[in-house]
Amino acid sequence: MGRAPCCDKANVKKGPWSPEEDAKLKAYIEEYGTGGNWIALPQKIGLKRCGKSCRLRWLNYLRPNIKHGGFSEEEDNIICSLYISIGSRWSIIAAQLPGRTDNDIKNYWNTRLKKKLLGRRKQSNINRLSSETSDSNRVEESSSSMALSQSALERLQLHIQLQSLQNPFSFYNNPALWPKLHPFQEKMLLQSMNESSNTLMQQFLNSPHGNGQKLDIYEQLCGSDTLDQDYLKFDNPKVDCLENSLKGLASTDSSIPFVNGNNVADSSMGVRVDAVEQSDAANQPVSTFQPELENFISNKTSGFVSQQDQFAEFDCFKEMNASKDSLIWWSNEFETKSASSTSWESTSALQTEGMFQDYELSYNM
DNA sequence: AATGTACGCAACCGCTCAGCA
DNA sequence: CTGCTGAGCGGTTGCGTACAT
Repeated sequence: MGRAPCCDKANVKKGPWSPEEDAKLKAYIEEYGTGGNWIALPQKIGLKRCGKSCRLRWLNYLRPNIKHGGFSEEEDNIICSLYISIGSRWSIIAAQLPGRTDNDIKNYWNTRLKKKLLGRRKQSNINRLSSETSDSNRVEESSSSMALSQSALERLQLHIQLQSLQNPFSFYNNPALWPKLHPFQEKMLLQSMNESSNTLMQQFLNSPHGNGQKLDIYEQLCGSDTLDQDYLKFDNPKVDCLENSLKGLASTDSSIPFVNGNNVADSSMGVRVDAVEQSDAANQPVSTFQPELENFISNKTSGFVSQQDQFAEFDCFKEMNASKDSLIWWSNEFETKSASSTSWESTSALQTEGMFQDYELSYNM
């Protein structure tokens, strides 16, 4: 049994609002307010609109002091950093940008900002993948799993880019500082949407040591120009490290299909099982960035270093120590706030200001 | 000039959550 | 405690417009 509709769909007008409808709605709300009941409102003023539609129209368009378009550089920065920190929680992001609506920010992000920062390559990959995948079940499965991983990867990529902008000499811009596994891992990050590379990764993991097969697959994945034979020497413990690292990375990314099979990564890799489990029965994507960032910090960057040495190993995280703390704090703060209130409008200016000081320290572009 | 394609934005849909009886 | 209802949210869709061929 489905849920009862909020209004009589047959007698409700849909589509763009006319100036007359706008005027009616605006005049009424400005004089009487919403009355706390959006559903009843259209009937009161003789509008053949759904209450939800009225609410949306008011909030996104008619409300006083609404700004449209013309996003400033500062607003871009705020949106980017908050997206990285908390994901697509547009209402929370909108609450930090006076005059902006969640819808506006969401559209702006999807149509411009994301492209500006990430480019279009990945999107075209996704489209290609979707069109090439004929099996409908596979499409459904891959798209649902990608919903999480794409968001995570986007945020990860943005995080890297912001870090690069903040400090051009930092880890990410300095190949000399990269761990040995970086070409492989980076390749996987960039190509994790690509089925063929997933297959190759699976083949790599399944192939036996020492017969050259691993070498071939590695070459296909990374290209011979990046090949470091030292990784793949028979009995070289680095091969195991490579495998473990691959498994660890894969296990945190549901877009890599073999994670869901029997070839599950060693639990000692610290996989994000908890976060996945927290994703509720309705398949809500995991939207908190903190576990992903933590995982990235503790797993995805790990090459040949022990867990305890990982932070020390990467300059970027030395630089970022404060940032990371801020992010964790931010994330917790957001969780608390969003749990107790649907809006941050009640947040004191002082607190907000303090938070942005923190945040600006971390991500000033 | 005509047609096709890409893009941006407004609006809708369906879900979850919170408040209330 | 439970079920119902409305509010709010994020994802998606559809349409108008700009741009390319």
